[in-house]
Amino acid sequence: MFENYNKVQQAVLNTTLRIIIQKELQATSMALIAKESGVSTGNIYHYFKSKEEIVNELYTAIVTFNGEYVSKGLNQEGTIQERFFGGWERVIELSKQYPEGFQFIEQYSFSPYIYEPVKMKAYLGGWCAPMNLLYQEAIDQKLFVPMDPKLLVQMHYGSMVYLVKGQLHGNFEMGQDTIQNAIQACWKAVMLKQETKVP
Amino acid sequence: MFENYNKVQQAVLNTTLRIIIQKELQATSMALIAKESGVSTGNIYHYFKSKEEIVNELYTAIVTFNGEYVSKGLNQEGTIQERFFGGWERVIELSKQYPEGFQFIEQYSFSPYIYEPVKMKAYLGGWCAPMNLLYQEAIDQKLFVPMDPKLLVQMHYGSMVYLVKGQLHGNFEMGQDTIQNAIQACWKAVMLKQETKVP
DNA sequence: TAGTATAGAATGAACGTTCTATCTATTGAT
DNA sequence: ATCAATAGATAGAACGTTCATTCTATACTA
Repeated sequence: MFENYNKVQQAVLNTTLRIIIQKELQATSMALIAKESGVSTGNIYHYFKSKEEIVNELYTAIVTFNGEYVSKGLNQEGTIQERFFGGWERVIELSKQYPEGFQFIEQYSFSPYIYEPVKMKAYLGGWCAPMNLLYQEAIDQKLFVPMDPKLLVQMHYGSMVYLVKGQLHGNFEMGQDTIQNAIQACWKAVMLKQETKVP
Repeated sequence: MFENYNKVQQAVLNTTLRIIIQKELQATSMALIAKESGVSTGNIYHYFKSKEEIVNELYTAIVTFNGEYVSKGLNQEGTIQERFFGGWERVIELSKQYPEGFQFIEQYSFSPYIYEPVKMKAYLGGWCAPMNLLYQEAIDQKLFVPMDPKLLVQMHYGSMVYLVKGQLHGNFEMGQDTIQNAIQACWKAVMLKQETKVP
């Protein structure tokens, strides 16, 4: 997940992520990060300017990673429907493969602790933009209802996030077919005319 | 919002909510709460056992309030479709009327800082249960797709939350007709057969 | 022999909480 | 009606701890 960083930085970032998810930012002290990562506080400050910088770096790294991960499902060749399903499947897959990163972004994307420019850059560099384009394309082809694509993508992303949240909390199980049905429901929500069966 | 509390408690709860939204839990110190609420630290501890208790009390109070607010839209007489629209309209209305409370619950419902029993009680006492019942009813009547109603409600709630988030962040505007279209999309997503125009 | 990497103690500020003192309101006996 | 007496409400200083960060010393590497 943090391939662009050296060993020490990776240890710090991984540990910080784990502690923040387990115990809240509020309870994530430098001393604890040092102890659990096996890197002394002095050395942490050799590689990071401050605690804030660690958390913001973490945010940037995860968003970038997530963006690349989801885009692999989105940018494949195929019909709009195939790319639609491919994209959202990757979002779910991401949340299962990297639940801590997923949760972290979800929890802190609206936190004042993350610098505004970092959030801005994350939004533009992530997978939202390509997904918006796909929706726009579908709208142009009179396949989707004529609404703001940003709004539709946002709604569907919310559905996915809350599906994952519900599952993480043990409210329900989520097998492969449930996921397909869920994405299918999203597809139906925005389709203009009813036809085309799911693949 | 905090009618069941005395003046001092109300001042503390309101102030705490505002600061947490503005500056993060992490930066919400007792000294700051005292200063901004006009209640001395000594007196705060006369009414609350600890900082954790304040935040958890805040959580409980807001969830209860939200539950009652949304239920007013849900429990009215009418067809399933009318109650469906009525319920989700209230969710959006709530988020516009009390954005701080809405954001707070949204941000901290998965935080380890909120005690597990508090979250549990909140889930049962809120509006999720009645909404689940409505969906179950619709499924029984072969009006909705035969999926777990908890899952469907969770998805739709996610859509609403992210609509609100997108709007709060200024990604798009959300007029009355946009809201109707959004809820309509949710309705279409789970409907079994295509008919019945929106009211 | 530089220069970088690492460790851990030291530092001063800020934190949550407690302590002590003062103020206010209520009670009940005269 | 007046005045002690008592209990609760309020304020703010004090306390001990923990925090993020810095400093200093030592180890490693080239």
